[in-house]
Amino acid sequence: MANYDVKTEVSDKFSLRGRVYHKIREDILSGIYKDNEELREVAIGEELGVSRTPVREAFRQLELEGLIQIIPNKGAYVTGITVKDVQDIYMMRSKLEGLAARWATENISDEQMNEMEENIYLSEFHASKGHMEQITNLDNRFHEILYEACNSKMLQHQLQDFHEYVLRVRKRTLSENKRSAASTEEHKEIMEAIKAKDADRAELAANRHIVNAYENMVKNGLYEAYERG
Amino acid sequence: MANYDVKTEVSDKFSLRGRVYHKIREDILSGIYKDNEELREVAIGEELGVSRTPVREAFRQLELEGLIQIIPNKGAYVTGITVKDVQDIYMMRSKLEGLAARWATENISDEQMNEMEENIYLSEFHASKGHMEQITNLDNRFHEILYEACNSKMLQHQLQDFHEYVLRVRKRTLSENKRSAASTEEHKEIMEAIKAKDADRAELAANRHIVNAYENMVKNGLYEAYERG
DNA sequence: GCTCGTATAATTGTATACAATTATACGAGC
DNA sequence: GCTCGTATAATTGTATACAATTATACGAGC
Repeated sequence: MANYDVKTEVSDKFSLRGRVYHKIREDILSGIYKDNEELREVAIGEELGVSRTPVREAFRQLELEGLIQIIPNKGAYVTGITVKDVQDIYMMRSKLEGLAARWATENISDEQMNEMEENIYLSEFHASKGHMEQITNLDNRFHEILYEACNSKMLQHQLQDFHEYVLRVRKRTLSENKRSAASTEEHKEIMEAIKAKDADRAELAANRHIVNAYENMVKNGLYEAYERG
Repeated sequence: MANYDVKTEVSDKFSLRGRVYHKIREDILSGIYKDNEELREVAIGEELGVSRTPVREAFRQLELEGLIQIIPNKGAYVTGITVKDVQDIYMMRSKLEGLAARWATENISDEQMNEMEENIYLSEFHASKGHMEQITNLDNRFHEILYEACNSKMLQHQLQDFHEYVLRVRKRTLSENKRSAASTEEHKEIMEAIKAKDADRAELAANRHIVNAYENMVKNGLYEAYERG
């Protein structure tokens, strides 16, 4: 269904290295490994039942992603992700999401436009029924459509990265309070601006949507919940 | 001199893996390896006089960076970087550079402010003398100062990444035409807005600066030169 | 008791061996 | 000549051996 062709991601989750990478990544993002904790190749290998080779390859990727720091001949240390990092990413994402909305206005296909309208229609329905899981999925999908419609491999890749980083926080936010209605309303605003070919309005609406999501998160104190892991 | 503490980069250029990584990366960005070209572990290892292990680790990093795509059990293929990618990155960078200028307005230290003023003073001097190498270095350093002053590990990391991506193109642009004077003037505008604590003006000036740099590049046809590699 | 140096252990860096998978060559059958 | 299947070669995936480096233990000397 979704077109993931252009996404650059660790391509196989089924190889040992892929599994190791995703496991360690998850454990860092969820706080199981604390800040500055040293990760040892053999220990992690034994825990997952693999040799050092896939662990080392996973480490190299995590290093590039900024989740760990490797000091040559010494060790790998968790960099983690702080409250300020999350805040900064939201603000960066706000700017780039605006750019995505602008470009989507110029490049969206009829098919994508239809899916976007349908997405909002369904969101409103499920919001009225309180179907939280569907709302979360539709919310995620809305952003994916936007990223695909902007027709930029680079921007799409970047925004998907940001999205993943904050996904854990965002999911809680949506499922634990009443923001979903406001969120759908903001999606609708973005969609209508795109449909009206008003790139300026689309950009601003997308900017605001992400800032609102962030502010809502702070207001609800879920931010601190995140910090505790 | 420069504070690279927070930068997440491949930490050692002197290990075999570090050398392999930088070599392949350079060869992709400079077009020695063409789009869709298959990279073989043994061949590259032999060329550089190393075994497959460091080559594989380098591949994993290049994959995450989006420069190659690894198809499991099959091979590694160069993704390259197209003209549109460069264009998109400039526009994305424009937005984030604006954010950096905004945050720098709020967070710049006296020391950083002084270095920024000095940087512009020196740039004007070297521009009047036509010292191209110094101008290029000062130009790079101006942006580094800005990234450091914004006080955001995340934003700094991102912008440094973008900067690296387009560095090869940008260097040519600066050294082959008369943009350097205009560029310095724009840096001065950003600096003065930051000094005046005018975040809005700083952001807009930084936005425009990157867009101007891009448009100049297109105007001078250096863009196509890039495409030919 | 404290500092320092050396021996030993632990850990990372790299090469290589072997298994698993994919690509290629080539001939049988039509 | 074309298609397909099988044997062989080439390539990647992972484990492991060994070298190089760093961490730790511990005792000599003060």
